[in-house]
Amino acid sequence: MDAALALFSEKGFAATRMDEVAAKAGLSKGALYLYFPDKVALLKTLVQETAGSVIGAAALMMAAHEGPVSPLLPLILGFVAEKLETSNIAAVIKLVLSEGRAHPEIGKAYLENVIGRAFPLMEGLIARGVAGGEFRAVDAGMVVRSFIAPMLLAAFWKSTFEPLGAAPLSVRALAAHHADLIVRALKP
Amino acid sequence: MDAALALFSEKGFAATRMDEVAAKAGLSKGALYLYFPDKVALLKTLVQETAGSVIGAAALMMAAHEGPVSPLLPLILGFVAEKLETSNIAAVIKLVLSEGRAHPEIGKAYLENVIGRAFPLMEGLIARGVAGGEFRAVDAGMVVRSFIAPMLLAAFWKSTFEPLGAAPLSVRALAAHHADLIVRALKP
DNA sequence: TTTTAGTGACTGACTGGTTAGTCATTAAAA
DNA sequence: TTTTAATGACTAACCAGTCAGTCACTAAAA
Repeated sequence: MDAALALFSEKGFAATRMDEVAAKAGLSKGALYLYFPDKVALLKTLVQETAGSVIGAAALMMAAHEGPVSPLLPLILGFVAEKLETSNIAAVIKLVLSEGRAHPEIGKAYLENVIGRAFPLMEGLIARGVAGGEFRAVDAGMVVRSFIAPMLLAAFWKSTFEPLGAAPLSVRALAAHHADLIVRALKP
Repeated sequence: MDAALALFSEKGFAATRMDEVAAKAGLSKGALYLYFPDKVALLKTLVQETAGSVIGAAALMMAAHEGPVSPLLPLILGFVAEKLETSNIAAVIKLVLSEGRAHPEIGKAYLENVIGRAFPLMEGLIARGVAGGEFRAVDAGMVVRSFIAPMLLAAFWKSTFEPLGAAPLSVRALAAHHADLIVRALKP
């Protein structure tokens, strides 16, 4: 699956040959078909296993938190940034956004299980801050999009532009700087 | 080229058949090869023609502006948001980010001509605001990424998730709301 | 101990369907 | 008539998925 992720992210799903995946994994193509019924199943498994792990941890983080919301925002972005830098989740995000429409089952699953869970949780958090007088009256939905968007940019920077020779981006630094901007912008 | 863009964005470059592009354009495949030497040339032309038009207008906007920077920020985001909503540039962005690594010539051209031009211009703008005492002392590079990222999110929302049934996103509203957040966050 | 039987992960040549790009030919315009 | 535009059948290559067979290893039987 690591081999497949690297190749899918580099060349695109359709342009990646099963022979290549097998070779990179140190197997023959036949052996691949002992573990995955077909090519799409490989993609699907890949996305589901990776996506599931992160959302769970982040949800836990938000649910467990009590008291003022402001200190939680840099923690959330820091957590995501760390995942982006130390795992291959950036490649998975690129894969889902790139191939999600061509493989609706995968795209819809991500929309429902990841975005559909994470966005409402974060919106609730922002709304809590507003209700408690900690934040100005803002549109929680819009704030969540503003809040999370730089992590999307970072994912593509790492998986598309850095391999092309672009200057490396410190995702952690961006996360910290951005969280600070948002917290300031939300002050009453 | 409209036909090609729609299909490349929907199914991915490698999975799109030249016959389909031709059919959608109301031509035969042979006729397509009268205008484009091969499939990659079609993709390349597509990206270059679209990308060039927007960066030029935005650069003009920034270069022409004098006086305080704050009022310019919502104008820039509003301009980009309007392009995202009324043209098919969202699909081009998706295409570049998805296929840029597999076709380095395209990816690098975008990195140099679009990102490499737009980012320094915007950084200069932020730096000007800081120098003039209009903004706090911030990292201009980080601010630019925070500033532009929601437009990237919007591009993928429109080209990947809305076709899968996700709730439509008002890019203009997001742009306005986000510009307001950033301007507030930059206040000394 | 040696032989026989069995297992299952793995291989790689093969097939059938698919598709980028070509080109001889036709149709329309000048 | 000549030139330009367009067609669509064709080819050569490619690749997902298959399957008959290999081989290292285990365990029961002799």
